[in-house]
Formats: sequence, structure tokens, C-alpha cells
Amino acid sequence: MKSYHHGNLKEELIKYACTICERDGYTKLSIRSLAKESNVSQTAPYRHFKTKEEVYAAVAAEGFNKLYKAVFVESDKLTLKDFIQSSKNYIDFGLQNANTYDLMFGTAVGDFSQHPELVETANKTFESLVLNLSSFLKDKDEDILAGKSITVWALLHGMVGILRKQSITEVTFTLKNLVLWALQEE
Amino acid sequence: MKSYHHGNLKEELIKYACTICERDGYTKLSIRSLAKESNVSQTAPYRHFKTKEEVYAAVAAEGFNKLYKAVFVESDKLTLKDFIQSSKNYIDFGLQNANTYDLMFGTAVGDFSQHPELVETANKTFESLVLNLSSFLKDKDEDILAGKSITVWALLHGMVGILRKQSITEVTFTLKNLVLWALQEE
DNA sequence: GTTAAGATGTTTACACTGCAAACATTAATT
DNA sequence: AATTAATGTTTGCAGTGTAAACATCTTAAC
Repeated sequence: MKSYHHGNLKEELIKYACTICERDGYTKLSIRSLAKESNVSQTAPYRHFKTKEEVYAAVAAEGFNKLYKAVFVESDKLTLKDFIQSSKNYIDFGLQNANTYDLMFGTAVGDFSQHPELVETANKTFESLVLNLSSFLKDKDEDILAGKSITVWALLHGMVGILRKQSITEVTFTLKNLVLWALQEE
Repeated sequence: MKSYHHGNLKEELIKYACTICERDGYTKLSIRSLAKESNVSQTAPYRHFKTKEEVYAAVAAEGFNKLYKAVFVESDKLTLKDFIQSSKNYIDFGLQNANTYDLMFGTAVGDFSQHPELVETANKTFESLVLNLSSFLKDKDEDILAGKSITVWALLHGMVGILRKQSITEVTFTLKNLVLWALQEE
């Protein structure tokens, strides 16, 4: 016997949206299929999301949470090994969650500022990760430290983009050497 | 008096597709609007593109051509100034053609290998650019040189992704210092 | 505790989409 | 000149985003 009200429809919708977006790509997600999956009428999701883009934003936010969990290393001061592992985890996340990653960094959600919750989640994630990185990239100068962190991030982010399109260029590299070289640490 | 056959429909379709994809994002492109713009029946485009994804592939290929023109520097041996300018041009291209860039590096065209012309164009572009870069990043060792080129590319590519989402983090940096630092020159 | 209001669901409707199939016209090849 | 291939049109289907009007349940106010 099912009641008129679902109870926690929004969460269920997001959960399924995440699954579809990652498995088939976000263009394959339809509000209607979403509704059907929760045994709810076609337009019920519109009580929780004004537009489809808001669903995308929710999925992207979840993506940032997952990224955080995948990359963060519990430590006050990262060792080199931690650092390499963390970098590896970032790239792996990007490759193994390609469609979600695309949603997070592509143009599907055009203007983050329209989705305050997404902005908050994304900021929280990156502040934590940069802070985490900083404990390895120790440097007196604050600006240089920030610059290094961003550069490492850009490098990893860029690597994800490149490795995803193997067909463009066959890339063989050892992550460790590359990062070390870019950071000019021994 | 218009003739039954258009003449060069395919080119016209691609041209308009590029405009729409860049202006509104590729999700806004419809085969039908494309057809209408060329004063041709709704399904005429299907004589030239089997699926919508093939249209995307064509737009992406055009994107790689434009990227090449924007970034390539005519010179046998890049000066530092050339190199910086070229890097700047890459980032500018990514920022000012955000939607096209997304089409080129995102997941809209799922499998490049399904679109041989796109693979060819993308490869040509990157071979040229890497070769161009190499003339600045001179190094005895071939592998190190390749590694450096890829790293520079990844760094630039990553920067585009990050700068696009200013809302995530306010990034202030001087391109020159950053690249130089990453390359540990000077 | 009854009631009014707000949240959350349903139904219906509209204009639009990708794309398949059957057909028409023209261009190219023999 | 006749056949074939290329390129166009018409029609049709199943699916889409989302607006509007309506129903039901939950919650807060009295």
C-alpha cells in the first residue's frame, strides 16, 4: 500500500540521476525516466527541481563530494608517498567517473552561481584539497604556495582530459616522475 | 528560383552548427533548427550526418582547426616570448570558445575512433603543436621532451578548466611565472 | 482539535526533438 | 538515353522539457 507522498523523493531522484549520468552520460538523463524509476508521476520531480539543469547541479555537487573522498588523505603533513597517491587518486577518479567529471567541469551547468549549494560544495572540496596539498608543498611564501597548489591541480586536471582521449595521443608516463619534474623536487 | 539540390549543404550545416554550439552550447543544437537555417527540410541533414553525434564530431574537428590557428607560432625555434604568447593564446582560446572547447575535450563525442576525420584532425593539430613547443623545450632526450610537451599541454588544459569556473576559486597568477616555474627554467 | 496554508503529488497539454521509412528530384555513370 | 546513386521532401512515431490546473497529505495556528 503506497501513500500519496513518497517521503524522500528528492534524495532518491538525485541518487538515480547520479547513476544514469555516470553510466550513460548526462545527455541521456530524462526527467521522465527519473520519475518512472521512483514510481512517481512524470512531473513530480519538478516539485524538487525547477529545471533539468538543477538536477545536473545536484549530480555535480555529489561528484565533488565523491572527489573529495577519493582524493583526501588523512594527515597533517603529507609524505611524498601520500602526495603521489593522492595525485594518482585524482586522475583515477577523473578517468573512472568520466561522465560525472564532465558534468563537474564542463559546461552542462552553465553558471555555478545559479546553484549556491553547488558552489558551496565545490569550494569546500577545493579548499580542503588545496590545504591538504599545501602540507606537502610547504613554502614560506603564501602566494607561491597557492600558485604551486593550483599548478598541481591544473596539471592533474589537464592529465585527466588528455588521458581520456587516448586516441589523440598515446601517452606513456610515470606519474611520479612527471609530478616531481613539474614540481622540481628531487 | 531555388533548385531542388542545395549545392553545398553539408558545409553550410557545419558552419551554422559551429555558431550555435559555441553561442548556446551544444545541447541547444537541434537537427531541425539546423535544417531550417539552410531553408531545407527537417530531415535533409540526415543525408550528410547519420546521427547528431556526427554533427558534434564535425564541430569538434573545426574546433581543433581553429585551435591550431590560434596557437601555432610560425617559427623554427620559438623564443621565450613566442612560447609565452602561444601559451596565452591556448588559454584564451579555451576561455573564449568555452562551449566548443567542451565539445572537443568533453564527453559529447563519446568515442573519437568512430569519427576518423575527427581523429585525423585532432592528431594533426597536436602533432604540430607539440612539435612547435619542442623547438622551445629543446632537450637531448626524446622521452623527456615528449614528457615536457605533454606536461605543458596538461598545465594549459587544466588552467582552462579551472579559470572557466572562477566561482570555484579566485585565481590570480601570472602565466609567465607559472609556466616558467613549472618548467624550472630561469 | 479543527482549520487554513504550504508542501508535494497527479493529470493534461503543448511545442519540440531525434530519427526511421517511403517517396521525389536531380546529377553522375554507363 | 537509360540506369544508378546522391540528395532532397513528406509523413510519422515515440520521446522530451516544462507549464497549468487540480488533488492529497502534512504542518502550524488558532
